[in-house]
Amino acid sequence: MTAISEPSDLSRNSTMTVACPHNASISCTDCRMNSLCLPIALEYDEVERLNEIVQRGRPLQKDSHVYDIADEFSAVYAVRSGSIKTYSVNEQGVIQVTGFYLPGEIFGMDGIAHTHHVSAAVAMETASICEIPFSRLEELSITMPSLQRHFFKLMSKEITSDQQLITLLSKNSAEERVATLLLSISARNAKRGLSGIRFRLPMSRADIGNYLGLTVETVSRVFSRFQKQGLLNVDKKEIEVVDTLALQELANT
Amino acid sequence: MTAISEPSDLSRNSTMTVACPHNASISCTDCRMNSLCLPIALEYDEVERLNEIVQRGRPLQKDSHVYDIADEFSAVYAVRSGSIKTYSVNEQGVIQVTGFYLPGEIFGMDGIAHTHHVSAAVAMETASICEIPFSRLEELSITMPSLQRHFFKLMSKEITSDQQLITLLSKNSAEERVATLLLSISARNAKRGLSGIRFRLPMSRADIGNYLGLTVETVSRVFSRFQKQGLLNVDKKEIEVVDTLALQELANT
DNA sequence: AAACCCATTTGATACAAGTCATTTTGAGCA
DNA sequence: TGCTCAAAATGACTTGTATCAAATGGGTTT
Repeated sequence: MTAISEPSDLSRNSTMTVACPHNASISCTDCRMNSLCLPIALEYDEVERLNEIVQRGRPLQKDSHVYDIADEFSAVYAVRSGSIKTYSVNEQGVIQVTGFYLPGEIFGMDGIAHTHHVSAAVAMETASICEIPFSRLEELSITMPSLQRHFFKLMSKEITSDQQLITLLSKNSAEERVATLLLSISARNAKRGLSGIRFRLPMSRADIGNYLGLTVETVSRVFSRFQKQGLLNVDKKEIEVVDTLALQELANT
Repeated sequence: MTAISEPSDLSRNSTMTVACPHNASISCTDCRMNSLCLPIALEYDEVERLNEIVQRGRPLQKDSHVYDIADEFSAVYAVRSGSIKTYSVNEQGVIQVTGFYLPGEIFGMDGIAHTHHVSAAVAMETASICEIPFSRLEELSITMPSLQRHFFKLMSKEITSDQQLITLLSKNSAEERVATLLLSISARNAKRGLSGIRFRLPMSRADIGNYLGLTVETVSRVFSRFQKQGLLNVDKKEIEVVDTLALQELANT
């Protein structure tokens, strides 16, 4: 493990329940992600009620599914540790990676419109997640307007972030797309109290390419070019952002 | 006006309130779109309560805004007649058309996450819309679980349709993108009881190109090619689908 | 430590779509 | 009837990214 590793790997041998993010018994109240996750809009006693419906399972191994396409839809999920990717498969079997989710982020909301999932979610590395049964969430929302509102907002945010991706795919070059993704990961790491400068990408080059509408080769070439231009230091999945400003200018072109 | 005109132009001189889709005083109960729109999931008396909060304005002229970027968010909207396009503008001023909305369809949901709109909506032709104040809708949802559920579903559908567009932009060629859009418009017209074979595109070639991540020239060339190959008859915005099957095969490639 | 696997990188070439320039078409209007 | 203007179509040329092919390198198994 390098110095840029995920926090989830640092406290593995701790005996304190609260300190271990893979621990299944931690409550929403004590979860270190609660400032990023569903509880953010809630009062203390409301968090307690939310906590009661949240189900926490054992950690997921890399490449194992949270849910698969055509599974019955029953819940939405929050990442507690590790990272998740979601993807859809169209009629012709073409896979589209639709999102990368880091601790504190919610996924699985596309299933709400249907009785069954139209996408799949898999762990990109060892991960633990919270499952929030949707029918219970609906009931709770009715007695807790702030939760209903927050959940509306979450879905709306998903819509606007999808639309940003649409613009990225529709209007930007390969370099601009990669720069934008790197800055997004960087910012989300920073939000979680980690470094936005040095971090480990949880996903493969193939995943990045699929997500950004590029081939693996193009993604690899862009990384090499960025390194050559002194914007990044790249060592496989370890990234060090050297020239944030230049990267931002690229992303904003 | 040709034979392929919108129904909104056919009944203009009718004296019956119910028959004129531009008429502002029509209720949800009587609206011919209610089987496609919000009331679909509701009981009769629930539709009445929804009807009470819906505000109907005078018809909008072509190119006039329903809302503009940075306008305060206060409502979501349903198209009653005509057609609406939505677009966003990023920091660099790049415009991305994010959707085309036909009668019975709901738009404006991306504003929920923010206090102000992050996109704009304009009429592509004379249109009338229903405004549904969001705070009233939230209140109503709390006492009407079927409405809450339906609205969750609507937002989730918006997410999945955005993700389909992401796949289209990320994985498909110019011809495949155009074919897919044409079939989408066709299917939505058919759903509204109009012809899925002969119809008028409400949007310009530039709008189509912007939406699909293509230049105007490419869109124009694809239309010409489709015509030459006997898939379509194109006369400016009037479209006749000649070979639906071939078009579907293209879209599903 | 050899053998293998798989992700990643790098290079050479092809092609789909973009860019730039020009023409055609049609609608609105004097 | 002809003028103006914008949308759309067409043609010639360029280019960014895909494709195909091969090399590199790290990790795991035997």
